[in-house]
Amino acid sequence: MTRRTGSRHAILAAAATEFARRGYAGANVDRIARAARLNKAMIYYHFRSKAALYREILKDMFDAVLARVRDVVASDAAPDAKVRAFIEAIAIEGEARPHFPAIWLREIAEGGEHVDAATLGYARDVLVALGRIIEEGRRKGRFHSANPMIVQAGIIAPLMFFLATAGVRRKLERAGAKGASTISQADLVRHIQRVTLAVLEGRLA
Amino acid sequence: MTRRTGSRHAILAAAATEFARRGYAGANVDRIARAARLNKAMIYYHFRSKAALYREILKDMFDAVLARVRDVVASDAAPDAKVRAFIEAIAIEGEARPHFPAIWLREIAEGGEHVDAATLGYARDVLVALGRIIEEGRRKGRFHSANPMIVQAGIIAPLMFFLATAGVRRKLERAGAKGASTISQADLVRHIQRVTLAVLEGRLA
DNA sequence: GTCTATAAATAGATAGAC
DNA sequence: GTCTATCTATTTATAGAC
Repeated sequence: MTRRTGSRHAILAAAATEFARRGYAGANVDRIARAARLNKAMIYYHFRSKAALYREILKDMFDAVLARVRDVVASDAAPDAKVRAFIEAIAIEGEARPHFPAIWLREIAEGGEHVDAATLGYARDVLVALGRIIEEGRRKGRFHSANPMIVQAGIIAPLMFFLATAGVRRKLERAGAKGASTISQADLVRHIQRVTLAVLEGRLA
Repeated sequence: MTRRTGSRHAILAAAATEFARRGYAGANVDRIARAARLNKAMIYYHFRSKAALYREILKDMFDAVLARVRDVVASDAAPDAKVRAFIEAIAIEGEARPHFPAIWLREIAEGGEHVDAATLGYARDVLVALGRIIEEGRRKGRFHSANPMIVQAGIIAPLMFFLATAGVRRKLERAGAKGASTISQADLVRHIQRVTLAVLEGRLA
């Protein structure tokens, strides 16, 4: 646990915003520096490169999610409570970091080629955790067996989609799409919890 | 309907791939030219700028989706069939254009500031179309009233997520996440149709 | 319509003073 | 730790020949 300087922290915060807004390639080191009320040289003093700075932010993001998700898996709650908690864990971390959803969506879009081993490892671990919860529920006779990938797509995708579009939804509303901005995050989380459990418990008819 | 030259078409195809892979900022005009077996100058002969080329691709993408979605709304099918068809329309266009999902996800991630009026208009029109289907179902006593935004998030987000990650899922499988690549697109479409209808018909609780 | 330069701007990264 | 100045590479965009 090395002592964090104020400047290092300011850079990380500014960089997260910049990467979320413009993506890795579109992010500009100079703009990050100015947003952090510093200069480019300070960024290269604290971080090896633009790429290293980006990886640092990804790591912080996914570490937080994984820690929460693993606590959920390890807890002794009932399977349905674990599913609810899994969904909430992701929503909470996504809400705590305004840049989180956009960066995650971009990483997904990156798809095939570019994703590095570390990021891939995080994605796998989150998926594996969900798989364990489902499998435990199945052993206890509460859940049908289900493909974790398909269940996860119904959780993470809508959550990130929703969180990343808070700004656009307000614009949409003004452009004539009624109801685009009237849902709260809590409403969405509850909705996803209900739907996911209905799927897992085989209550869809 | 102006006559399309082969080179113009080749550029559009190469550009779609490049934008999908690297995003707008990460895309490189020279690389697009080489992929199209042409040179940069030809791109600027056919298109005003990199930005104009990108907008052209977005337009083609969203026009195709909107045309299909509007046909669905205008048809005289039953509400539940319209919902199924709406979901399929998006899946079909997403499948027909391999670059489509990644670009759409990135546009979502772009979120607040950068989205131009045209793209916003498309997003609105798709949402309005879904809203009409839901409202019709409600009038006919088949659906509960529901927020189109929340329903749409459960359709488009998982679909794009799934389609955009075909490559990653294979890698995930090798990295130890069982079942990551064993779902077919048809399976997912059916799953989303079932879930969406269960939500709209109030069969969850 | 297609090409080969090349201009002009942008942006990642570093040197070196304080 | 922090700054200014600068190097260097990349890249959008254009000029002009064929």
